[in-house]
Amino acid sequence: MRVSTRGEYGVRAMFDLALNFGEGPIALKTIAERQVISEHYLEQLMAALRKADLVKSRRGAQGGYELADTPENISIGEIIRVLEGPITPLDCLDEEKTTGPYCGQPERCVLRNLWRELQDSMTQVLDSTTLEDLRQNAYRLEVAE
Amino acid sequence: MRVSTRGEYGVRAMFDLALNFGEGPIALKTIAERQVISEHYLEQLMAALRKADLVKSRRGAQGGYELADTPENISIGEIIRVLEGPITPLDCLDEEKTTGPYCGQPERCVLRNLWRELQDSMTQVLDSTTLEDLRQNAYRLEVAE
DNA sequence: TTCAATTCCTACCTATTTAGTCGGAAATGA
DNA sequence: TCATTTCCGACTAAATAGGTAGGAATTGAA
Repeated sequence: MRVSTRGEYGVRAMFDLALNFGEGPIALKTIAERQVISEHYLEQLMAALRKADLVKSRRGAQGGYELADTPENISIGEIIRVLEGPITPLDCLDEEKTTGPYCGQPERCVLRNLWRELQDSMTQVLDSTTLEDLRQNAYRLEVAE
Repeated sequence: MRVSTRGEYGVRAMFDLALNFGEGPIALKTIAERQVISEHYLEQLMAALRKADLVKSRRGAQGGYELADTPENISIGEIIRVLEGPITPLDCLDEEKTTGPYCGQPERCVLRNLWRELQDSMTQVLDSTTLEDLRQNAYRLEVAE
């Protein structure tokens, strides 16, 4: 039931980009240093995020990464899915046809419903939270202190 | 974000015991066959559940396993914790002292709050569902069909 | 009293996933 | 032209997942 470092680092990096949104591209090295993440490892994660169009990059001097959209249009769920695959407690939940015929095994369905409920509660949190939400919370914490 | 087979099989086995609660000990072999789980592997899981006092066992002929308490007193969360460890998306959520001093890093807190919310939504589902709930749902599905 | 059934225990094993590292090619602004 | 920076493919060590193997101890019943 854990998020791997891919997901955790990825969210941290994207959050870092959200805090610096609108200031042009940020170098990988800068993010890696601020977030204390191995540069080479983070590079792999950014590659995945770029291919998924969540960030855009510029090569060469003064290059770097920036969000491909505004922070309120990027949810944590999207980031996690890109880096960790589908958000589901059991693989079978993804392929199942809810419209399929009755399986004749009420026990199986009962357990499926349980895992489905768990999945729903997880996606509810992750899909409803955006980078903008996090950014605002960070701001609130800063002024409160 | 997955439940491993330990958790999945464990819940299946406990659910099986719940459906047969009150009928004396059920042999591991029987459960393994009904649930299509490797007998030796399930044995390991039952050992953990026994040490955690979620099931009790009887050795020898006519022996087997049965729930250590009534189905309504055993939650899915308990089963998962025994077999998979703490329910938490990030290990750090467990050790953290919420009462500790302000960490001076509002960003970190923001992300922690996110993971905490995710954790809460997961434990809410798993701790509020008992084996008795599942048993009743199975019964409903059976008569509905 | 024997025996088949059954749990209990320790150790071992293999494949996959995780969390990286390494080295260099390609692009780009100054 | 050159320092900076992304891009790319391959490699690797450690941990975790998902089991197997073999036998000792216990118990109800014939």
